[in-house]
Amino acid sequence: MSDHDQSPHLSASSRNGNSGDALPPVGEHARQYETVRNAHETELIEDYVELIGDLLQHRGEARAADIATRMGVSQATVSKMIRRLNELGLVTSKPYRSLFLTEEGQKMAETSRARHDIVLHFLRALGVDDHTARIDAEGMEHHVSNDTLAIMQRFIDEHAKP
Amino acid sequence: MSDHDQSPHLSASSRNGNSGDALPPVGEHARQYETVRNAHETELIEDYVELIGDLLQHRGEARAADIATRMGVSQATVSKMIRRLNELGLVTSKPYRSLFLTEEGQKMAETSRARHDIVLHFLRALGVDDHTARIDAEGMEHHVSNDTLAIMQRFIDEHAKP
DNA sequence: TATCATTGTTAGCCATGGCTAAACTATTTG
DNA sequence: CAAATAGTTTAGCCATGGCTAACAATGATA
Repeated sequence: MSDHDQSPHLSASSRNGNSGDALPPVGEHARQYETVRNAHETELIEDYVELIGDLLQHRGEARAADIATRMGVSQATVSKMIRRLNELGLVTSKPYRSLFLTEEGQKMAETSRARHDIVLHFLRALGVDDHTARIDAEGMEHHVSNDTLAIMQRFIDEHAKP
Repeated sequence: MSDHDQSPHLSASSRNGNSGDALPPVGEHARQYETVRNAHETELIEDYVELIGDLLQHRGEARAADIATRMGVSQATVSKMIRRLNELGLVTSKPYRSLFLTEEGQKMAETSRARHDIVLHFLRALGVDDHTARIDAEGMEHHVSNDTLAIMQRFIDEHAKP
């Protein structure tokens, strides 16, 4: 046994005392981890799509070599990944040609970019220096819910320079 | 070619206009992604260690079955993972017995817990509801730098109920 | 045009982190 | 104490996301 109590007492949170918030109820706890695992499955995909969108926008084309350099991985890895993106219907690609995003890919790129921007601007508004903000935003963006994102946006608006 | 310009112009940021922050310089961009990849390698480990620490503290013991239930994965997965934690010198375990953390494991558990708590309390202080805050914190905690963490802590202090 | 550097692809390797099924140990209970 | 149940481990499968090395296509340039 040992875990079939359902931890009924998670009430007294919200204290900052940093001490021991009780363990969340089992089911909820499991769902938290599951959410993170799911995010991991999509986040690389989103990163690629977002980067491809950025390259298309800022450079007019997205070549595998550029992606490899910017992501810091080998071309082989990128090539493999592009096949997956293709199968997922996110990009179209003729061999040895620049990539393009499908409609769905574009939607994903926009969404990702928007999330990314909000998180980045939020961190800067919070007082985080630009360099750190960029790094943290890259990691955080896939784990921020829409609710939190909305709150971040509000925070940015309130703290924006006039 | 196509990417050997080093994007010298990232200066004009900080505007919230949400439009197109130019691409970061290649090297820096690659380092951002690398940081995220590295974080991914450690984050599962940290989650396990943190959870084991929590179970030890709140339950007095950490059994594989509990971990499996709370993480929402199979016991086999946990068993395999425990072997890794063992090899990494983070836990000690005699077969078919409860786990314990090594000194190093305890240090990691404490650090992880502290990060987690700061992120969680920060989100709540920001106005995110408890349930969402828990989920987001679980995903975010591994991607928040010490600098940002310090700023979050300051924010919490400033917004704490008296 | 022939050559060569750049770029892209393929094949095949590895580690990680899931899973199920089966085997084994420990504990509880009849 | 034997049998049943609960918990743990092992074996072996799969997908993902890295890598290197070898090969193929493209496109510039001599």
